[in-house]
Amino acid sequence: MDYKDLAELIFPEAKPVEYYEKKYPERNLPEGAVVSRFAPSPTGFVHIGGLYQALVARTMAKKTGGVFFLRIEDTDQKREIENGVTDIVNSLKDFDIIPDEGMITDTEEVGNYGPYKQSLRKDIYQAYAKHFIEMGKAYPCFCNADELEEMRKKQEAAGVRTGYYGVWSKCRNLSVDEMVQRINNGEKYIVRFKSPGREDRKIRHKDVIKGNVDFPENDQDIVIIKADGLPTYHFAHLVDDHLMRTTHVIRSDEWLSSVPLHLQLYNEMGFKAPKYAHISPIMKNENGNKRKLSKRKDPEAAVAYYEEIGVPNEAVKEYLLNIANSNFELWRKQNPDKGIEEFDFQINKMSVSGALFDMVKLQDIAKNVISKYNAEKVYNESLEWAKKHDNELLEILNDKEYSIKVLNIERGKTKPRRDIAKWKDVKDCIIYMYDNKFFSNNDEYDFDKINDKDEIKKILKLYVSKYYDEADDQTTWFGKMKDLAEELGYAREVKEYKQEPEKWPGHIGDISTVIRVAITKRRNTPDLYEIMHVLGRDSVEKRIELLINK
RNA sequence: GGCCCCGUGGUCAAGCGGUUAAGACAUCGCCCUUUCACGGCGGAGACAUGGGUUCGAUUCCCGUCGGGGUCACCA
Repeated sequence: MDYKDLAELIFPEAKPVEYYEKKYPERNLPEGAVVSRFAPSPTGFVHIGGLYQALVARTMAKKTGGVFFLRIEDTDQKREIENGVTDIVNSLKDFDIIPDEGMITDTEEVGNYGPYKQSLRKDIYQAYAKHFIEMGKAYPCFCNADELEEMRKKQEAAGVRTGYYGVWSKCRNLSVDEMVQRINNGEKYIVRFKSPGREDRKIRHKDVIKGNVDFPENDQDIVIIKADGLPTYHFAHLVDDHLMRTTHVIRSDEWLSSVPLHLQLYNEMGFKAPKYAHISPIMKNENGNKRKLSKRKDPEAAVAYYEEIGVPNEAVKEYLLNIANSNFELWRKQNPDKGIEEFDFQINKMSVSGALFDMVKLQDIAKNVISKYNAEKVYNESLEWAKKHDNELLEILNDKEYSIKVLNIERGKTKPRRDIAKWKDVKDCIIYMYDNKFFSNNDEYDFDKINDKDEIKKILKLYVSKYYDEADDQTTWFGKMKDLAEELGYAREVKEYKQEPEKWPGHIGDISTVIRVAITKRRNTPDLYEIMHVLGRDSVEKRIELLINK
């Protein structure tokens, strides 16, 4: 009996690896083309860090004329969730990250290098595992969980490294005959890689992002095929990224320490290893400590969260790009109207350490993004958001023509208004512009300096009776506000007032504040003149009279 | 604990042997013919630490401290 017989006994059905090598040939792509992928578990949940990786991978492939594909890593069947794949596909699509190949729903896929779902690739993994066994580089291991646990305890007690390696790898030195016999006896087993590594030797890995990293060689006989016949991540990565002809494995930082193992696996199988780019995670500050954004604790970890609060996807992408390549910000300033795909992204310029997630910065970027939209677009986006998340907003947006006028206040100019960071903010920004809401809400009038009721009434009465004329242009209107102030004994100019404050009870600004609050119930609003015009004469007069008669 | 990575203002970050140590967000003040926003000007605010190497270290080396990752039949 030799390894070939052993392999045959374990995987009698497996095809020769040559079959797969031929079926999935080298890709015919231009020099330097990057083949990258996003490879999540089918949980349906897309983490902001996952989106970040996908964005980088997609960008690199596009930029080099390569291929970006979506592979589903479902070898751990405990993680499976219904419609998980479709949810992931849709989340990515929201951000315009559309794979060239791979899964497009839970059951469908496109591309010639599939299946793109690992659970459907069992035969392929087994063929390569068989090949490994034939070469004497993998073997069946009969140790059960209890034995492994006991071994670990001994190792801990002895103060040595834990794991299945060297003298601790009991099954690696079993004779082929014994292995065959135990299998024939019906003993349970899994398949392990027979590592040729030695811990006292170093290897150097050149990471695309992290640069040179030195490690001890891997000497662990890791499991490659589990009891359920499916591969572990490490083995699936080896087989899949080889067969799918991946050139760049762009993945999360947490895999960095597996690189020695992965390189060894590629080497022993005789495959050319891909390039690795390990992306630092996006962190959060908690009590002065950094930690990864957590799916359970941090709502902002979920990509879906940004849709819920209505941050435009564009803004999220810009923020991420900004973290990835800090020169993006400068480029954006110089090229305010270009699409982000025109930015010359450099993967090797990515930061080596993890950035703290900054919601304030994200919102600043979102404000910029939204300030460039015209009123029509703001209207449409808000409407779409309101349909899903806010009935009251939906109700007020029902009057489209009027709403667009409202949203157009101080918009579309060279210095557009920049006050909306997310669609969730829209309602609060505009609701007072709607009479039915204005007259029914219970907001208090919060006057500022002038808060004497009689004085307020006096100001308002004089304004409507003598100065308010809807037909006035802005200059005339403003002139009249000054006249009003003067007639009431207030300073015409703020400057004048500041020079001799004791001379007047207040100034033009105080008067206009009264009118502003009367009309909007707010102290801070966009340009009052524009507001009054959008509101129209009837509404303005009604609002003022309401106070006069109070 | 072993192994690996990282450490420039509150945050994201340029700089990589000689710089007044950029810029953005946040913050504060002033100005911008009424508020807010926008815009302009200005302020405050940083090279974790101790040793080397060097004429000279934020930049190079070592230690310390701090932070992060990883050590599964999970990915």
